[in-house]
Amino acid sequence: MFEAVSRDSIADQVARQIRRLILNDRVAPGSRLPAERDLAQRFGTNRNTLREAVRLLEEEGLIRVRQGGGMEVLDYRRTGGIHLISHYLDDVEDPARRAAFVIEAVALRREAMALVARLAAREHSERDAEDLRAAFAALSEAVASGQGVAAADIAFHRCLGLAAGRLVIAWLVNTLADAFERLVRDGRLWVVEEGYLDNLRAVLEAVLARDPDRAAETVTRHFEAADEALLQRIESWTSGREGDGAAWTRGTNQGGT
Amino acid sequence: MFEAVSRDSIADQVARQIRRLILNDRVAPGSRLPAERDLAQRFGTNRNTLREAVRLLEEEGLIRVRQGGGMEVLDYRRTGGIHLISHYLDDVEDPARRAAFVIEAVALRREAMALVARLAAREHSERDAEDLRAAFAALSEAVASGQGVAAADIAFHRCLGLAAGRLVIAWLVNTLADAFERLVRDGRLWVVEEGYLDNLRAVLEAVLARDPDRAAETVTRHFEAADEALLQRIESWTSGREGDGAAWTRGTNQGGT
DNA sequence: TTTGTTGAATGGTTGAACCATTTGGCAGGT
DNA sequence: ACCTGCCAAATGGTTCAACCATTCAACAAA
Repeated sequence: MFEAVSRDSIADQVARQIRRLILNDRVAPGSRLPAERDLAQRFGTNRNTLREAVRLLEEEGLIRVRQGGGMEVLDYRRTGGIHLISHYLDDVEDPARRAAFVIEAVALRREAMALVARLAAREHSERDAEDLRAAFAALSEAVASGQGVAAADIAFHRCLGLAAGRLVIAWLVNTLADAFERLVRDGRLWVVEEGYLDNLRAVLEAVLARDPDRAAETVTRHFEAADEALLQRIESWTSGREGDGAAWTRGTNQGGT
Repeated sequence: MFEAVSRDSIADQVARQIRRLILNDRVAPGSRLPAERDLAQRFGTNRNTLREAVRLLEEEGLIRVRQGGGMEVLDYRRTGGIHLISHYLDDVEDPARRAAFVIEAVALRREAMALVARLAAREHSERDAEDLRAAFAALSEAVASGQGVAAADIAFHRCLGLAAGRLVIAWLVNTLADAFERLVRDGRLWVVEEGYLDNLRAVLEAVLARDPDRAAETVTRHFEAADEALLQRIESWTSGREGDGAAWTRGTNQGGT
């Protein structure tokens, strides 16, 4: 019913503002950001806090910082990492670009989760099996009560990632899950296909039966249906009702001092 | 011949030390790190610099920071993102775990690049085609001269990622490329399979011919051969010559004050 | 033209102070 | 014995004011 409030730190807010400038192509790659002292003043904060924001942007591969040489904006297409996926969903403003990106993201998720399911079927331990059963049970309950379905869905997929028994796979699933968690937040974009629970039950059973091919197949079938439903929803938002598009555009901003 | 020296900032060095504690399981998930003031003193630095390090670790999903509530170590298996892949290769110390992880990583690379090649074959623009040709030419030259082969190889694959025409794919390739770039650095782990250049030429031609299936197939063939050669190399390092294992263990550390 | 010098701009680091939140203990009431 | 409310310590968040190290461009000297 209720959900925790979030308080973004000043550094996070500053980082987001600069990140948006970059991801929305409002600053050209190769150009330089104003000096730290200057930027801190413009944002109404101090250098140390600003530098925390700069650190984040540097780690994200959006800018390059050289002592004495200023801060250069990089071309995020060439230097960005996959973890930008979650920020992109929050920070890109053009609805068309956002829609196109969601389509890309679900396609990647489909391919990745097929691989994950195949590995999970082959590699899962008895402990993983229990976790998966528990996650599915929680999901069923969520569907029955109609509350927290999205969260339970993502938790189930995270569990599948762990069951694959490989660190890189678990991390890949985490990255994708984080991204879709943001997309789902506030019910901005969450649809359930016809026969959703049955599809996921088929996945669970294939994995538990240690049948890699069937696991991959069932996951693919699930996501093909889910993605189709999702894309229809996007279609109706981007073409049809303009007024309803508000849910599609970000709402929150930095809180005042 | 020569390569640029790197000067890690203090914050980077601090972050790495803490990251190593976590990734090598020397601090338990759920435990708390010492207070910022305390940590800063132990590292012989100040709070502001330490906080930059903390920011990085937080963004990497390794710790959780709450005002007034201390810094909690998270379970990196459950909260880490895929970008940790490059840090892991640098920071994990147990040779067995490192070897196992490399095997995981190359398997993921193989699957991912097959998808990338398929998309690149379908989606690449004329501009992408030119870039790919140029990248392959540079690679051929590097092979001929025997210098900078690893860098040219990675550049070629990055180029392939851009040719797929999807941001999320380019980012995925970037993340993988960053990781393998670190692995290759200082020649720590770089092998070329029999018929390397021919294999990649086959990839290039399949992509340019807009033949997705053949592109995926040739990429898979290339990596199967390359990975086999790589794994043999790892085998010989981990089992056979112990003395030579030095190249397999990290060498650099934080520089003195 | 090339090379060396120098000073301004800019990021890197430091120390101290104060604000905001969390946490746990303590006093009082029930 | 248990709950409630309050307070103080611990701890992260923010700010300010310096000073150090590197880069870069302008300029002088060879």
